[in-house]
Amino acid sequence: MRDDERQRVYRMHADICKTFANPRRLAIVEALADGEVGVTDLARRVGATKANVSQHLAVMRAVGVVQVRAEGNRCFYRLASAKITQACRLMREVLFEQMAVGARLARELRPAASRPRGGGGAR
Amino acid sequence: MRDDERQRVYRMHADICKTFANPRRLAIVEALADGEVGVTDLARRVGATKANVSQHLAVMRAVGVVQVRAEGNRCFYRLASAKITQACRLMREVLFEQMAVGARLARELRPAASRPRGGGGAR
DNA sequence: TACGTAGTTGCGAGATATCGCAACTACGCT
DNA sequence: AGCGTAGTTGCGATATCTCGCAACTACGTA
Repeated sequence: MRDDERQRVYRMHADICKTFANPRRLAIVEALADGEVGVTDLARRVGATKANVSQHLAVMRAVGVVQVRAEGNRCFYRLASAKITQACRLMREVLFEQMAVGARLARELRPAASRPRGGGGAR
Repeated sequence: MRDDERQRVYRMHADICKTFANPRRLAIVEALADGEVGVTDLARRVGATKANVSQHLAVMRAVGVVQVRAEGNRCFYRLASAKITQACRLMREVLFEQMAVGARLARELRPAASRPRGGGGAR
């Protein structure tokens, strides 16, 4: 693979990932996890304006992580692939692992009086 | 779960995902996939300056997706969890799916003379 | 045609991200 | 102490993101 091709793939890969790099879009992904939803409904579920949700959906559609189905007046959005929810779930698991070590660290860093005993203050 | 807690989790989740939302960091993740690597070596592999790589690593360390091991003069970085490579691979698969439909669309949109026949120009 | 609902788009302000450069710290060696 | 290597940090310029707001299109209905 040529070097500039590799860069291009990295850029596109990053574009896909950017989709998940925003709290509101993550909420949208979650809301879409169990089937297609209309924009107004989506806006209500994630607690944002229709305009805002529509903008996020445009971003997501541009990189192909969501797809639309128009029906008369309405627009129903859905995730383009089940792998999207899987990837999301994986990253959330990474988060939970981090939270677990974070909680442990917090416990260890608490003032001596309130912690068990001994504890190794790493580093 | 309270609503502000939910927002907080989404924010943290997005912070994890931000790690992957940059081409250079994706290159770093890939370079770290098969074991720990020093900063200079990493910089050479991804084609960036040490300073730049160090900055990216700081970002990644802040959210806990990489960990460091110091040894004398050197600093060896590694991924914090195997799930990180898994998530990356999943998203890359999503990308490839998109590229596949993209290629198909490009074929369909090509001038009539050069395409097979019939083809349904959707929408 | 007029009106209401659904959704999209353009724009501007404020926040964040990215990178290069230079200065800096820390370790090892002579 | 002096020098070289490894890595980090601060800063400033530029680019990108995010959101609210207002205007706009498209469809359905009376």
